[in-house]
Amino acid sequence: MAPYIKKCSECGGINLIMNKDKGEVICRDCGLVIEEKMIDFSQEWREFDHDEGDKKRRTGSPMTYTKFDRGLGTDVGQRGDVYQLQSKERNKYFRLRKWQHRISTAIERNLKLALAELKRVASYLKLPGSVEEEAARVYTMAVQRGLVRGRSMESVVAGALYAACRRHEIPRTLDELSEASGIDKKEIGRTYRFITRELGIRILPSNPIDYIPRFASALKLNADTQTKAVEILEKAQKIELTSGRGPTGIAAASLYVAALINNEKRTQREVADIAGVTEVTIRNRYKELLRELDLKGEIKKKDLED
DNA sequence: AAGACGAAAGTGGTTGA
DNA sequence: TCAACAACTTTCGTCTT
Repeated sequence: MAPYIKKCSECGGINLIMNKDKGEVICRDCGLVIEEKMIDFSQEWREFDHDEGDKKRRTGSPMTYTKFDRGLGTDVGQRGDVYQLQSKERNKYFRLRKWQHRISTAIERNLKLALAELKRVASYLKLPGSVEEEAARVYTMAVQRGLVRGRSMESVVAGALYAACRRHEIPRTLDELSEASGIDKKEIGRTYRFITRELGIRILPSNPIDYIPRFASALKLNADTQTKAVEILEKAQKIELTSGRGPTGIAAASLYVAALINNEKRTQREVADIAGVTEVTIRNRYKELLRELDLKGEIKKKDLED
């Protein structure tokens, strides 16, 4: 694979780090999240000589859950070949095609629609292909188990995507999913919990640190601040300050503190809006952080330097 | 005037009897 | 199934810059 060389659009730095798992490319100098999409890690198709060809060649396109038949479908006589046949034979083909259309079961048709919707939402949120794939897998399983009955297709799609994001440790908030899919936040949460329970999908509680790069970038905070925020978070986690609290609130508070320490002050309102929590929550978390981690000194120190 | 702070009441979800 | 409970939100008044 060619080395990844690109300049940061914000500061022109070339010190970029790529996080494949999260599908993010981050500028080390200014903290900007430059790309939030993933490279296609599917197959290597090229062959350079006969031996390699034998080793690499496989049949068909990669199997994928993002196509309703996992990319393995066969269609009857789609091509022009049909027209070379005698009229009798031709009719036979037309009938076959008609039947094929008819026997696409309700499940398949539902899947087709749902996966189109899934693709739409995933691309709106700029989610990497791996997450989309995972979500499609979850959705397919849900359909097979009849879990969609009584729920709207869209909400199950959103729930599946939410679960997939969590599993890949690139959490999106329920608010973001809600905005992208047009489904009520509560509804997504409900179906999410329902399908993960029914399918026995184990989801680790989301880690506040996973939110930091995105929030920091949205707030245009530099990399130092971002690093500082992660540092604070790690300390906070050591003394169990984070358990039981909403991860977004904690992430937001540590970013707020980190920004204060680095003289990059953002208002509580700004941070709160990005993180999708209220100022009050930030204040509460922030107070706890100051009390438990004696960061007061650090803030004071910075103030004195001015 | 805007931002930060804190109190009080309300909401939705979890838990344990 | 219901009540207690913790986390979070909304709202609003007060203080600070």
